[in-house]
Amino acid sequence: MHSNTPLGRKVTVRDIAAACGVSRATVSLVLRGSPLVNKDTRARVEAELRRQGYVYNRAAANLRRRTSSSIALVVNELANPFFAEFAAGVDDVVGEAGMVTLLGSSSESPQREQAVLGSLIEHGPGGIILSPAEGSDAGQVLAAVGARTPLLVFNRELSGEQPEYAHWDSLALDNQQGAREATAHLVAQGHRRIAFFGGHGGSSSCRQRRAGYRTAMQTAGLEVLPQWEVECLPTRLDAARCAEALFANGPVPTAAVCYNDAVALGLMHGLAERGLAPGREFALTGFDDIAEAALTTPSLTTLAAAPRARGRQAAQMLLERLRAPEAEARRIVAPVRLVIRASSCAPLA
Amino acid sequence: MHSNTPLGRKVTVRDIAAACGVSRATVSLVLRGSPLVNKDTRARVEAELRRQGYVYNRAAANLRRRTSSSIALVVNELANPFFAEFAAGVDDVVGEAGMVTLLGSSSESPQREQAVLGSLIEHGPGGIILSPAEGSDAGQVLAAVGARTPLLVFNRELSGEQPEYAHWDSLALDNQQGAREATAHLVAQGHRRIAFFGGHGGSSSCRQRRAGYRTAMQTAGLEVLPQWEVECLPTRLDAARCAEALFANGPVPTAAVCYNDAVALGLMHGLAERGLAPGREFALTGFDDIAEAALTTPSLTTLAAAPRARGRQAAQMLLERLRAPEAEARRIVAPVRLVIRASSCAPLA
DNA sequence: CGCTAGATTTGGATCGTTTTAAAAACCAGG
DNA sequence: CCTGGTTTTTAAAACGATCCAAATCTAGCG
Repeated sequence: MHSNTPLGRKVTVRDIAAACGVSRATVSLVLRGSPLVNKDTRARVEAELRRQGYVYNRAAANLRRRTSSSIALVVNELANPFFAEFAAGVDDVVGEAGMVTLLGSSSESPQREQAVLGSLIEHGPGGIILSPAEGSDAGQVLAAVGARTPLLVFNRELSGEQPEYAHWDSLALDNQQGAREATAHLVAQGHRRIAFFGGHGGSSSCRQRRAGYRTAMQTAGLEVLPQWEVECLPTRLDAARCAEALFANGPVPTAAVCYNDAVALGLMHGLAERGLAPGREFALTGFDDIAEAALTTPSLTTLAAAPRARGRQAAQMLLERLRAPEAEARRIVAPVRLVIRASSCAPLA
Repeated sequence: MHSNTPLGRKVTVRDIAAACGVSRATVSLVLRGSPLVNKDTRARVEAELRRQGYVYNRAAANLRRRTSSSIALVVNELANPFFAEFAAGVDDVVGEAGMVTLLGSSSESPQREQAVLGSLIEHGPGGIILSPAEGSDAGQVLAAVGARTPLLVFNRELSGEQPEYAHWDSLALDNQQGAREATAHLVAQGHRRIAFFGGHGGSSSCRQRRAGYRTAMQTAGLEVLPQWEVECLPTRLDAARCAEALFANGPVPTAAVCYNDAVALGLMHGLAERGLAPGREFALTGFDDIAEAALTTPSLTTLAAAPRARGRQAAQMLLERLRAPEAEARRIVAPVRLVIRASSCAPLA
């Protein structure tokens, strides 16, 4: 393969052209498979390309053609399996399109998000997929991204005023409908006192899920007591810690709709520590359907968001946008699917 | 901020220069903070940069300077939390260095790995971090990467002949030592009949862990029966399925060193189904220390590999290599830490 | 053999930035 | 006003690939 350039300079179209006795333009035509070039010439050039171990310099080509061959992905926390799956989905589609993913992580901090966006944008991505950090401001983000790079916002809403002129695509989960279904399912199981457990009012997804819960309760003619809406960090540890808040005072719930799976698993742990058997003496549901949900005991009833599929979808939307820059902005809300497992038992009494 | 370029062309140093009545060279000097330029001129230019919403074109700069501002990361499966953490660590350090991460995923297929490497290399990364797919061949990888881009291999060894001229850095986990410690710990707890459970002989990490297990058994003067080395896919499901193989014939083990945490959790499940209480009637250890390990019941004794720290380390190693391209190749084996929890109980009798 | 249509090939400018060597501007001292 | 030494500024040539218009080549035809 790549022969005798162990230390020499990088091999360019110029070298190939010289070796073949043709012009750089011809080599360029061969590279992009133009039908203009003669069969023999093409063969000769291709052989030489292999012989010298030529590697295409996409940056140079992009510069000249004023195109891009990358998509930037900025995610609030890559280590979170949900976003890792999402990123994997994005990268699948981006890769299939012959482009490359530029990765950035904001660690849930709007400041870092700004810095990361600024750095990525200098590399001239064709578009940006952003899963905003909590509290990330629309104006700031748009200023960093600029007007010429299409933006797709995933999962959360940007806070702050939404400048009317700026239009970006968005892909979100149907949080409200999901929480509504989970609540309705628990109601159907016979529960009357149902709590909403976990999450943080600052995040749009939590507000939406809580809204879905309330709607469903109202539809069922059930009351929501204030002490049934417990806030906690969206981590297992904090959820376990906050479990007792559910039983502090007043009529105790027999079931809970949890903000997400991590919280639900934490709550299970907390319940077990209080001597309450989750899935038998207390029913609960999660949100996300992480890998673990099917494997815990009891297995967890939850809402599948299919993060990998969402990643693929987000990338596809952005690629379509690149093809039609002037098309109307799209706001897609992806449905979630209720997966019924063992944790959402009927009440004992 | 960026004012009146809603549809116009991209703004370049040329535009700034024209607006300020200076040459492009001067603007360039301002951009990179050269001390050569006069205070007033600098201020004037910087104001104009802001006014026009200039964004630096790093690709063009890299072309001219023959430098790179990116690191490619190719991982066998991003959706795996271990690698997601690793990727997050890499991106942290890469970002701190003002560079950007190019992401690629091989989905554990050497063919896709080749394709991904080929695509990434065209974008001219300064270096590549590769966690090889199983069965990925050294010669092929080196051909794809080329001789001029430093390579760091993480976690697994490349199979096939190792060309002597090619030297790359590597960062691996101390699989052997880890398995040895886990085994020794079980021995110290009083176990005599200890199995090695799960994993697949094709992977170098499995072979190494098994070797550590054997060494420790030998050191303790204990025998290893062939039916105590059970192979299975490194997934929970398959591990649960294979649990019974441990009890098929001959003297049954009272403890098992598992290939990794997923396998250990699967085995727990399988044991429970046979009516054996893991952590009381049967002891076991894992490997990786995934988030779940601390939260299952019983909590899992395991070897912490600190994937995020490994990611940071890998990126640091590669950045150092960029600074000293001619330095001797480094092979670092990172220690793992035994985390003792409830699953590694003493034997009953 | 001249001429033309069609097939191939090519010189040179260009993308946006950096660099180098040299020009210009400035300043103080004579 | 000139000289020599600092600062500042700049023209023009890169980097590697592409594109356009124009040049060259080929074969066919009268």
